[in-house]
Amino acid sequence: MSTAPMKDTIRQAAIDLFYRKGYFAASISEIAAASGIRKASLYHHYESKEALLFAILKIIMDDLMAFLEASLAGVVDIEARMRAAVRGHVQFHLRRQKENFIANSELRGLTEAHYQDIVRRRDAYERVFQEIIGSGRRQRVFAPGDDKILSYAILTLCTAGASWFKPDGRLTVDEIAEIYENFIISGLKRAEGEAVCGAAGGSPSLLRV
Amino acid sequence: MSTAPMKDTIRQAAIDLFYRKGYFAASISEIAAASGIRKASLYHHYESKEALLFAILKIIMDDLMAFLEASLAGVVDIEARMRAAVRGHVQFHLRRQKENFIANSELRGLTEAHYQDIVRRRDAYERVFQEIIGSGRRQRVFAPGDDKILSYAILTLCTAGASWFKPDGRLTVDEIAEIYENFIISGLKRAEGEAVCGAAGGSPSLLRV
DNA sequence: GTCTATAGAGTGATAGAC
DNA sequence: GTCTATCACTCTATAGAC
Repeated sequence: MSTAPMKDTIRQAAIDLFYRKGYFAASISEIAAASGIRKASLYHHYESKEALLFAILKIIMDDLMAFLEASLAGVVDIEARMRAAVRGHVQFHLRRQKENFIANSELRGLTEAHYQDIVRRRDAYERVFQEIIGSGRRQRVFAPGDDKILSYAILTLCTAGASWFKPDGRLTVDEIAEIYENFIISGLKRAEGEAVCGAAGGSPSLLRV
Repeated sequence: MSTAPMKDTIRQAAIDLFYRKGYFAASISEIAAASGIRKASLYHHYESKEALLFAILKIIMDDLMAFLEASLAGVVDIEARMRAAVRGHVQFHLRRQKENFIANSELRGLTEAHYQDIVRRRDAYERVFQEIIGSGRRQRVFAPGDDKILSYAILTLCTAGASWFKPDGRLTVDEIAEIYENFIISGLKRAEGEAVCGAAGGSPSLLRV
């Protein structure tokens, strides 16, 4: 073991520590120690702590998009496309748990320029889902709704799985993916006898606002 | 303005800073400055930074549970109960955005004992949703499914709204609540002609694991 | 209840030897 | 490419005057 390039060793150590303690709570010394070197040596591989965070985020966002495109390749039926996209998203998030968690919680650690870079990649990814929802809606396979809000809802739903999933828990990745797939497809269609029902009704007053 | 007790002023300043920068990135000096006092004075009101975080989290969790109970009071029909619970959750999260965001992202800043305390409150809250799902399933109003996973899915879904909602955006709190309500109720029931469909199919290989 | 001053530790990052 | 040593700074928290 440990014949991997030091740059990768450091990245993996950082992924683990950023995941467990958070970006600001994890220190360069800790990351260096977990990589088997002194902190000064770490700066030979990454020019700053922020550069290390950015490297982690860029890789996971690129891999995420590549995985989605591979999951959708050759799938044309609209319901099948949505199922494939959801399944791909869930699988990727459950298997690269730590990095995905960081990508969803540590964007505040980035410089403005790097932040914009990552957000652009995330937007491009979300757009794929919005396009599937939109064309499903136009084909009348899905009920009317707001593409953006539904895409956020679907993505967060699946992403959240990554935060409680335990690899040796009672459900496998594929079982979880299937539960989500069915829930989402049912949600996008309209349940039998569904009224568009004016909701509201009185809401209790908010305490301590 | 500013006739409120200093303890509350500090808590509000901390909520704002923990939300914008994160618990570890926000400093006691900044919180004190935003409260109009020096940092040493802050320790007269809270014995540590962690105590301040815990105070924020305890209040928001208690208010959250109280709001859910008020939302469900007197509602008996199972679908109506789920709608009321979802609507209450969305309303509360959209109106107390910052504190709820902190409650969902800064639990790592707590001591072990305080962490357990907050998690217990969160579990009790989730259990209310699980009971609604479970009895809906037994009444055959909802399709078969895993109560816990579905409750996590529903809660995260709605909670996520709090992270992108803009009070002066194009949708109101009630419109968003209604979109989520419909999506969730449809998801819990089963869309017409829904097969329980063996999912899977080949999945592309994961890059760089 | 707020202040000034400071203790004591840890931070990200750099210099320069090997 | 890794090391030791250190800089300059910030952090949480405390002591004690007013």
